[in-house]
Amino acid sequence: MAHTLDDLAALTGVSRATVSRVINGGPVADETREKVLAALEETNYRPNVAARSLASGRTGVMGVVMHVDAGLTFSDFYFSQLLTGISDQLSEQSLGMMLWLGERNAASTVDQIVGMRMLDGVIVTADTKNDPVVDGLRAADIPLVLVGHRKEDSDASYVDIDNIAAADVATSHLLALGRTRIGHITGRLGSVSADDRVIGYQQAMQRAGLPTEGLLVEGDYTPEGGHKATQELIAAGADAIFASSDYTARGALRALMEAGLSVPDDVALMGFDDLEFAAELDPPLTTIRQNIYQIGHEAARSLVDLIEDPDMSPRRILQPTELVVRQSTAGEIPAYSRKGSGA
Amino acid sequence: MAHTLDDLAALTGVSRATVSRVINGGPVADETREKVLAALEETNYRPNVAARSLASGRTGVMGVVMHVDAGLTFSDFYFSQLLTGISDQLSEQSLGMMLWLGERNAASTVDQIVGMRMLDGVIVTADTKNDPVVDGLRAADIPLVLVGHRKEDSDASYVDIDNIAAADVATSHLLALGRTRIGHITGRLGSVSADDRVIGYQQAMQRAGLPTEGLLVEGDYTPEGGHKATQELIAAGADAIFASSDYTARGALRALMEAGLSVPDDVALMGFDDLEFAAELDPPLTTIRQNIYQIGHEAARSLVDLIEDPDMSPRRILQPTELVVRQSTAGEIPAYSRKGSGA
DNA sequence: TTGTAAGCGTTATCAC
DNA sequence: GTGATAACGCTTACAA
Repeated sequence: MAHTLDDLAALTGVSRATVSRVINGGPVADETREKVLAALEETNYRPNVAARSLASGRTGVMGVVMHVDAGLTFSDFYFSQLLTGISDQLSEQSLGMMLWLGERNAASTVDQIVGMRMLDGVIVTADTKNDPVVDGLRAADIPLVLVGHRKEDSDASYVDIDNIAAADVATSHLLALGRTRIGHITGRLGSVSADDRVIGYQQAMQRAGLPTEGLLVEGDYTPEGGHKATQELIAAGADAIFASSDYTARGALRALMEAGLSVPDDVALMGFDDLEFAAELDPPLTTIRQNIYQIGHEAARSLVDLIEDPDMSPRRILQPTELVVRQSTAGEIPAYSRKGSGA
Repeated sequence: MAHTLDDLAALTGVSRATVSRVINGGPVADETREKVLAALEETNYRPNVAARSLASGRTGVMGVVMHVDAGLTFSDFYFSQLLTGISDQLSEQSLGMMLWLGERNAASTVDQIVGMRMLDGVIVTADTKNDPVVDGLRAADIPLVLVGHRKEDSDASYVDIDNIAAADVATSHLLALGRTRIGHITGRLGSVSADDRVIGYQQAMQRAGLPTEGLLVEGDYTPEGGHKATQELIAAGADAIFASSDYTARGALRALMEAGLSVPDDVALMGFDDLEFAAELDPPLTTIRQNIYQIGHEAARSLVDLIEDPDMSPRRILQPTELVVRQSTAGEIPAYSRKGSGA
């Protein structure tokens, strides 16, 4: 089972170095290569990662660090989608993946990750401002790709969406429907995505010459937060609500129902993410779709490229977002156009 | 930054072996130990995992293999809870964790995991019958703890719940309320948990001398499956429904509402898991609570113990489950007893 | 094209 | 208690 290079060498009658060359693609005679390949296949040989790492400095294992705020349902979804995207891409190249979750002691997290030298590169979520883990990782000299990015990360490699533009599109959609008292329920304060969506919302409102006083309410990406914020917005006389996530919108919808308001007739409502349940709400929820899976996919690809060419200039990718119009803003929609068009 | 044992030896004036002894707890003079410890601290030394692994055969990294059926919302929750439980426990002992997700090519999964010899042990979910990954891992000689277990795994180390007993408790609860036409919506066919819950349901019904013909309907752990199955159960004249998961119950609730049936007056409804939203449904959902986080926690603990003592006899843990009675079966409940009692 | 041999950074087995 | 020294399994010059 646990064959070594020496076993294979003995078996095939060549030297250990030659076997290694066959595996790693060095110059080998065709005949020799074939013979070795056959033995490799037959013995089901797998290189010992530790030994390889010691000798070459490469392990074939990537790290993924995610700050999941425990209890945030939002994270559950984002987390699993992102991870699947990363994992699919890595396993396609038979690369391993090591995972860190949660908000652990920042110093020791970075220490562990960088210190054990077991990782060829790291993907880390960078949405929280003043994040010591991201700072520490960036300071350490290890190939790194961010998912999301803070202002200070604009010189790093990252995969993100344009939150400002997306929020502008969302708000503009509500404006185009003739709404004027458009409220915005923000995401978790201190997160880049939440703050940027506020900026996008404000810039659209400003362009339309509309005030936002009393229409900007803090949320936290949860239905409960959305419920509470919506009660404030109802009192403020909102005729439309742009919620910073579909989860938030779900809570908002409940609050609107309880207040006896009709959606979208009295208040138009939209969310962000296009989570699974968005289309199944009553009424179906207009939202901004972002492809989280794809973000993970791209992040993994970038990381691999970065490792192969460490001198590569930073790669900054903005994944597209898409307005998906459903009945919660547009009212009845003919069946043939009920879904947003594909990206 | 990247100090080696030799650096430290030179720095402190002792031999490399002594530094290693300080780190790993060998016999060292107090004075020497202190001196070395100080240098260790100052240089922020971290051992090279690959080198350590090569020399000792230990890496301090555990593998976690999860078969997440893509698209199953059920999995998202189960998955993240379980993972957090495992991860918390491991990181407490400063052990690393490597993750495999999804249904990849079974042979290559096992090959990779076992072949690269980078893992001290593995935790794998064993709920699907005829699972080649679990079979392969069990056949490979690596410390292994299962989460869930199939019949053939009764000689392995595992952490599970007693699905039969839990389903019996659930069904008995409905029986105690005087219901006689109790339907059961199963989980995904071919999964141990789903099948065992069917057994528990049937044994309770049989004990009560009640028939189950037409009352056992296949589901898949999704709300949609629950919705569809419920329509069948309504047609079959069910006066109570035990759904195999809270997600399923959510779909069932919708179907009951649509049929103009009142819950619990016309049909009593209960789920399984006690997911976050269960208490927030209207009416709040009676369910069987299982502590998935704790299951992960225990699995990690067992694995560590197993690695420390490979001759340990298999450890089989059944985590308790708990009936949580809410209005969906019991109707109005005085506020002071609205929640199930703690375990 | 192939083989020899020198590391990579630890742990562990000896002596002293 | 401590220090040499031989593994561990691989990659990679350097020679042949």
